[in-house]
Amino acid sequence: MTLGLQGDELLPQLRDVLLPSPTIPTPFKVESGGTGHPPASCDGRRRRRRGSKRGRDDDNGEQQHEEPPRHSCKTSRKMKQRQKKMSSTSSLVTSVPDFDGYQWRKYGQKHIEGAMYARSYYRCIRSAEQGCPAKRTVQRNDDGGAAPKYTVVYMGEHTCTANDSMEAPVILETAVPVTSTNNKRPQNDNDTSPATSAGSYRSTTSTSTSTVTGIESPAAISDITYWSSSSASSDYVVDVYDGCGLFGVHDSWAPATAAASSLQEMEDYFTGPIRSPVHIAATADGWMIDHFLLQLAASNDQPLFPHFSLFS
DNA sequence: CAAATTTGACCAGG
DNA sequence: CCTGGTCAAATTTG
Repeated sequence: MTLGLQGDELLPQLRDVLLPSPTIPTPFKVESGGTGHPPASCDGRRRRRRGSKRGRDDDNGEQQHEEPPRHSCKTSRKMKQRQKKMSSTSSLVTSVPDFDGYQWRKYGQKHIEGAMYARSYYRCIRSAEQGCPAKRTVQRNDDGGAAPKYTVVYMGEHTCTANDSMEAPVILETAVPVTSTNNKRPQNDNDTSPATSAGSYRSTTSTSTSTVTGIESPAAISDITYWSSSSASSDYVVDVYDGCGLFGVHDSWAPATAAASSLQEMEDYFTGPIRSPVHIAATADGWMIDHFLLQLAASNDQPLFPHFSLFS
């Protein structure tokens, strides 16, 4: 309601701040469009005969037999042309991989060699209709801590147009402390895939993480606070980015390759007593907000924030 | 019932 | 050959 309005116009900018926009100049990769848009897909791909999964294990001795030829059309091998290097990539470490304002569809999961948890592969939910090349991978870090961290790698830029009003993420301002006791990890910790993201109303396993610890740095938050609660301005991005991009060695946040110490600091900041408003992204329809508030209300007996009211 | 996820197969690069 | 990334049928979820 009162929140969605500004959020709409701030959306693009907001995204830039909250997530590692692919447009950010990053140290790695550069390549001119390079891969551009490889041939969408060659339907001549392999024709797997099972592709099943759970509940279908009776199927034994599959490789014993003469497996059907791996590639039916050997001539079209190169058509595959996997786009390894996307036009841009960026990564960050966050405890809330879902809150990035975009909608993703999981298309695969893979156990990575030295990693303890599997890596999940997502692509923009509109990659099909609009051919949006944006992708991301989410992998839970190997920290046994109470607050699981995820390394999120974004690849490619979003070329899609999110015309759905419901997808506009909004930053909320709250003044509620998030104590470490209440700060439980998102549902099942052995699950490595945070499933769908923010805008997804589907949110299968109620993935809407209970953690509110954001990925924003205190500094960034301040900035966000400013323009999110007041009328929009166009300078904020500059302030936050300051030309360094989110991954610069700024005093702000240093995701990905950041030193463990800073991450720890961030963690403490968010799990400790509140010192400044915490912001969370939410969809315009407010489901996330709802969730968030409910949790806080349930765990704390603190007065609810005066800054906004509950939807529904 | 449609949409999203699961999960092993497939495949290309190193 | 090994490993990571993608595909797509089956299955789950709302």
